[in-house]
Amino acid sequence: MAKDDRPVSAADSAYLTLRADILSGDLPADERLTEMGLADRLGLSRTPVREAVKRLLIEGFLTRAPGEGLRVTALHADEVDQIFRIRLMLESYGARRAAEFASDAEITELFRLADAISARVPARTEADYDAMTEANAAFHRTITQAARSPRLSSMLSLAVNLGLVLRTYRMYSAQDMARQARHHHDIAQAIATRDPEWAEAAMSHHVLAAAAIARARRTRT
Amino acid sequence: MAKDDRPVSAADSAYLTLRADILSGDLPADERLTEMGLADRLGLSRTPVREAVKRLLIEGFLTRAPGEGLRVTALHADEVDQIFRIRLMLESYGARRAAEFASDAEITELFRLADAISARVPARTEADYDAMTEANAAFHRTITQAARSPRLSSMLSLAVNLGLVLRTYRMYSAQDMARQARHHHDIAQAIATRDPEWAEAAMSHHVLAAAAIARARRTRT
DNA sequence: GCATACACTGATGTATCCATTATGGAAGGG
DNA sequence: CCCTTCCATAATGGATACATCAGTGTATGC
Repeated sequence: MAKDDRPVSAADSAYLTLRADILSGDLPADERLTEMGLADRLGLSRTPVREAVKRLLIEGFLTRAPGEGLRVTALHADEVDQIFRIRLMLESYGARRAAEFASDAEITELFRLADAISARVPARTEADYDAMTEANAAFHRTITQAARSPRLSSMLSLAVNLGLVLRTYRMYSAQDMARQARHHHDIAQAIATRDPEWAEAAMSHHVLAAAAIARARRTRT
Repeated sequence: MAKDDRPVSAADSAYLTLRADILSGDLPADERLTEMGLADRLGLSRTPVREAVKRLLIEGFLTRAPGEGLRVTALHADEVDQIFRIRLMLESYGARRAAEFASDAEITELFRLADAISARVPARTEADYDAMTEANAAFHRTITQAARSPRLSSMLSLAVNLGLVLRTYRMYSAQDMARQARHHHDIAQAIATRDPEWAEAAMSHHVLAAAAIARARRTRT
């Protein structure tokens, strides 16, 4: 799949569509799914759908249990905490490594993206939200790449994908948005200074704040 | 696939066989592979092989680059360190959670497995090595399960699979084996005591020691 | 009336076929 | 002599057809 998530194959598009449908709640967690049904829904044959389903199973978005069939995984509160905890560990470590290995071009890019995010705060239009989400993803992706560890990258993308449920800025208050946006500048600065400790701490701080927002939202509802 | 890694489908067996061939060096890293070629080699059609290859690509055992074709991923020294580092984070956290959530049955099982491993030290026969490897895998798997986080489990199994290259006890000296075996008792004790800090530290210690052995082997050769 | 066995239905797993794309080589022109 | 372009071939992605397995329901026998 292309790095920018533009689907280039039917299997990719099936994967992205299904994931989006799961995250949006379009595919409810209590529904029993079949590969054939999904293939019909997407207008594809079973082959690419099977690939997508397999990947979603590996990533934990779907569950296949004997006697239960194929279902969307129900995310319990504790699981959400676990996902953030894992993301915390991996992403903080990634920031630490980025401070050691980032190229000048990557650092420039980080500042540019941090600015792009801040420019949209507070978001008002759909376009604002989309731009923020996109720039935010690019920011974190750039750091991960700068960490120079393919394994870390793939593990992180897994963890982050899982956390997608919670990463929509639409749930953020203006205050939350402003704070998270500021963090990006801090992180970029820490990496630019080549200070691994600082970068790690800044990223920890950032992720934990996001986790707190998610938790608050959960307990509120 | 069955939890005990017994293949129940052709796709599973293709996955396990290919992974074993990669780890054993039977499929060298500089060779150019094709799905058809692998299918012939395994006596299967392309379909299950395709699934296996896709999974191995996701897990990082294989690489598919434009202009390069399909190849076994070459593990560089630094990458090995990265894998251990990731495993360190995840597995230590798993041990911490296990200390909080393990059932009495699981704790009993941990002690049993720790004994089973120690009983084979120092390993002399192939059967000894196999039994140790199996018991060791079961030990870590039990802890992961006790951590009560499906996400952590799946991420860890990925990291551990990647580390498989280095986990063969055949490379361990008698001294190394004895030390690693003792660690298992320590870890089990820490979890039984319900002390998360201790469990985490014990596991960190254990993984770092394993990493050191792997590193020593690398620099020696 | 209950239990067991058999059959039917539907879902997943596997194989083969077809289409599209990419790659390597050869030939021709600059 | 090297570079470029086009063609042939092979590899991958997608579709469909087929087999196998599991689950469920019904019927029959005890």
